[in-house]
Amino acid sequence: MAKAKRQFWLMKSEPEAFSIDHLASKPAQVSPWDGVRNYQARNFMMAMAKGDLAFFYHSSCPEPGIYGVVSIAKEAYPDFTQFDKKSKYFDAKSNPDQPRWHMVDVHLEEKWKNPVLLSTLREDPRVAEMVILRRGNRLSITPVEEKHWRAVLSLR
DNA sequence: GCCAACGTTGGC
DNA sequence: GCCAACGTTGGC
Repeated sequence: MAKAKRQFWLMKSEPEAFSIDHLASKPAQVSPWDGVRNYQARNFMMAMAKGDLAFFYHSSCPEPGIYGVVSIAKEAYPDFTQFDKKSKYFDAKSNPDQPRWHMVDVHLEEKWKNPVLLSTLREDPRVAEMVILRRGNRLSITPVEEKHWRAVLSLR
């Protein structure tokens, strides 16, 4: 059985909700990536394999951009916050026998000294086709092509 | 199945 | 705070 090729992703979060520093402060620097409530984003998470790598993107903040790299530490499993009535991610329509929302665990690999800001990405024609840069894109989880992954790394 | 209304996202 | 873009909902 051939080993599946490693996939690359981008995961977006508002730093006020969950930042790369929050992740850095967790035991073993591992945390569930909870609260995804969009089917397309969920489907991408369910396609993730342990060991895949993802950019950690901060949105809705003074300097939106990529702040580091995480790895997938645990593959998709039901997001417990959907059943927690006190959580803002509670979903009354989700059935515990068939959970609607899933999450993965991420492990902090690198927090960059110099983040690659959105303004920088927009100036580089090599990454112009990245999903995150496309007009109107709002998906919180997107796949990243390997050539784009390498281009971003070169901008650190 | 269509589509208007509404809510959310996210850069600026 | 503004507003364009998009996803979801619900009436028909």
